[in-house]
Amino acid sequence: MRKANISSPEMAEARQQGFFNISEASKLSGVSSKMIRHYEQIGLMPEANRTFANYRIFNESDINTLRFIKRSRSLGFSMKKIATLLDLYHDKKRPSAEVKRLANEHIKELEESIAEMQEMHAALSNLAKNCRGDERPECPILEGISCSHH
Amino acid sequence: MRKANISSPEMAEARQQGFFNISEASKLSGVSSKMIRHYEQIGLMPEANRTFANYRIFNESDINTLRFIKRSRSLGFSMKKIATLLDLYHDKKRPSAEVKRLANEHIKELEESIAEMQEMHAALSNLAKNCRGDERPECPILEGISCSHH
DNA sequence: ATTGACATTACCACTATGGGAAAGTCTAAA
DNA sequence: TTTAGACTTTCCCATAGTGGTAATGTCAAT
Repeated sequence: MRKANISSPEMAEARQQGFFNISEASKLSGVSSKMIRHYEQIGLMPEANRTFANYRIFNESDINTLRFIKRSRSLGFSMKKIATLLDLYHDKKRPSAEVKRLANEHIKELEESIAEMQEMHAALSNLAKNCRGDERPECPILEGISCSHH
Repeated sequence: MRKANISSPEMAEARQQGFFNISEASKLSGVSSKMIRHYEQIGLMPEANRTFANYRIFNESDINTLRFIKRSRSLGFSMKKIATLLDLYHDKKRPSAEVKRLANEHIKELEESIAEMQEMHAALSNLAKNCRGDERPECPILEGISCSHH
């Protein structure tokens, strides 16, 4: 798209000023390069600065944001909630009540998903425990799934 | 696309022969019309018979298949596993061991998901329990997410 | 100057479900 | 019989989060 308007490498220079390229940022944050770009695209990350050659460069603060996203994901937060969490994180005058409300909402969703999966687990275990699991075709699992006594 | 080659309604006729149109099939099976078409498209359902006007018609056996899919979904099985389950269901010489293996595999996956979500739940609850949730900005939740002591 | 490792964008894929538009069909009432 | 409203068809798009690939350009080191 855009030709570099200086021909000498400038990534080295950026690095000396404390910047990282995308694969360094990836290693430091644990977020894949692919996802870093994606997070920028959906507005979760600010648009990264670029070298003249159009390479993204990241600073410490960007790395922290990526780590924040990474940890939020590992807690199961959706991207939308993470966007809100990041806004709250950057707002030094936030009321902690808002963060807590968001967290509690997510905790509730986790509980609902867990309960749902536990129901599935119980129902299926129940069907499976009576299945002999041999070479014969009789199968309480299939009967349980197909018959209407559900 | 195709013009009906008889002009009188024939859905009524089909109904008298024990067939259902898609919305009847939907009501009887609990699967949305949209998903019935989708299941047919991905090969989970056999291609439905059609009236001359190109409307799908379903018989009792189709309804049973739809219910089978519906119940399998409610147990959390993926479409791929459901396809296999359906094959086994229709194979009257299946070894029940195969069904049981599939079920146990899914049970294991459920257990893994549940464990994962329980970890999220525990970690987040832990962070949330120390958050006062008032108008002040101090927030152990945000600190926990942003700080590296993870 | 060349080469291999990396960056960029622009696509497509997945899972399962739903929404909507445009065109055609059915059913019931006027 | 005509007409209105409900329904059907196909086709495309969207969701959430992640990954893959391909074409093109750049960096780093030989």
